[in-house]
Amino acid sequence: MKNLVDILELGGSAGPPTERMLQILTEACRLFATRGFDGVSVRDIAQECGISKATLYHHFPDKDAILRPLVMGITRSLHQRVLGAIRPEADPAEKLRAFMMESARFFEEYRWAFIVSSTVFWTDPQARQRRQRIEWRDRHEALLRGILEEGIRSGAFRIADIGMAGRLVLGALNWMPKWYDPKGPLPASAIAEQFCGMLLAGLEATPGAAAL
Amino acid sequence: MKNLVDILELGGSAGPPTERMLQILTEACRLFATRGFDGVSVRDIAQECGISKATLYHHFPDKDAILRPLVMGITRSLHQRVLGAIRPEADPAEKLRAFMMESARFFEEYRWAFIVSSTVFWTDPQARQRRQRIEWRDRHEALLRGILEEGIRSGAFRIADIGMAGRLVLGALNWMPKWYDPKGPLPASAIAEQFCGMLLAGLEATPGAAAL
DNA sequence: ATGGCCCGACCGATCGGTCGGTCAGTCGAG
DNA sequence: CTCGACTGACCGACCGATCGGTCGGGCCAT
Repeated sequence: MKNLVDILELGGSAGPPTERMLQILTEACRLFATRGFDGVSVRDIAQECGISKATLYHHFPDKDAILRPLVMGITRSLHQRVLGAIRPEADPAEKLRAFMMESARFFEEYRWAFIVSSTVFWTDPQARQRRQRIEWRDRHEALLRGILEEGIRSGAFRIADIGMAGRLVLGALNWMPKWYDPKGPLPASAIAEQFCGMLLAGLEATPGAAAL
Repeated sequence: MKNLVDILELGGSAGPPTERMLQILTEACRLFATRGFDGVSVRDIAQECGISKATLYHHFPDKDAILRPLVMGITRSLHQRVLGAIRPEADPAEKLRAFMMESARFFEEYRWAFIVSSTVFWTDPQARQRRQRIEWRDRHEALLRGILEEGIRSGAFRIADIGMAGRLVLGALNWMPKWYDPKGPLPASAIAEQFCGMLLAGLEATPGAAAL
């Protein structure tokens, strides 16, 4: 996983995170992703970092403060990265392709954080920071919707329900963490490209080809 | 949610579950789905049922014994239901449609249990019963793969990678629980039908239509 | 000697699970 | 019919373990 420092969303007034804070966040992130937030104790995190629990609390006020920057940072960074990867002058199919491939690349780079964010997002009872997270997600979904709408207007896409098409695309991407194996033969971006190709062209052979 | 008794996988020698056991399983299932297995205490379940924790332990030997029949039952029942909904004489597209729609119908009927199963499946550290569950899942994936292969052989489908296509289909279905609203306008089966239509035909307009 | 980093020991709360015992119903012997 | 034995459902109280979090003090470079 690439350095978490690039995507973290620390508290507004705090400076850059120290090396120790970064280590704690990194280890905690991996543990949260594999065993869930409730399934990981603060002792586990401290042990994994080779420090005592008290020391961990010297760097973070509470357990939530470890989770928060991860979830917020991922939600925001994903959108910003994908947004930046879409060339405005590209045609809709190319934009959709960029959307999916950059999402997959992001997932591959920040795999643990991505998993943490996507699992916590839907189960977090905490209303705190939830609105802000939902804002970023809405912006992200709006970006995808915009691409689809543009495709419809230009005649490139033939879509009955934009919301449904968007959920189909996001479902394919968001489900990837469940089965993706980083040691597998294909990088995530190649998988996303295949997905995009199938989504655009459809699984069904064209009527002409069906006659073969 | 329909009666859980139809899908439960109780221990081999045990008789049919009593009314009380069914109540416990039903309430626990809903709680597990909304707050996760670790997020629900045995006290919570007992309280929701209006009984004491000791009474709950009179009916179940431990907390796992409440979760187990839910997860196993869903994994097995889903496959059997979908398998039964596919007419052998139908063409591949129709079979894929039946596969997706019946999956969605099953999800809608046993929504909480479905969510519990799909979340527990991937995070459960317990190796116990895991092999049996994976067997059913593999059979389920093989069923889908068989449909896709048949479509390729008959010329109905044009698919480069069957595994990828299968994951695309399952991703769309398995992601539904995250956003589906049972009070929404569309039943899950209608959504699955739309998904199937988009997957088969593709989002891209045919070259001819693109010229419009 | 002072402040940042770190620690062992400890806190109250809550976890999954167990304990002895109550109570209503059932059933067979007298 | 009645009475004791027995049973299954139920409960409050309790257990050791672990949870998130705190505290006072040690170490060490400035």
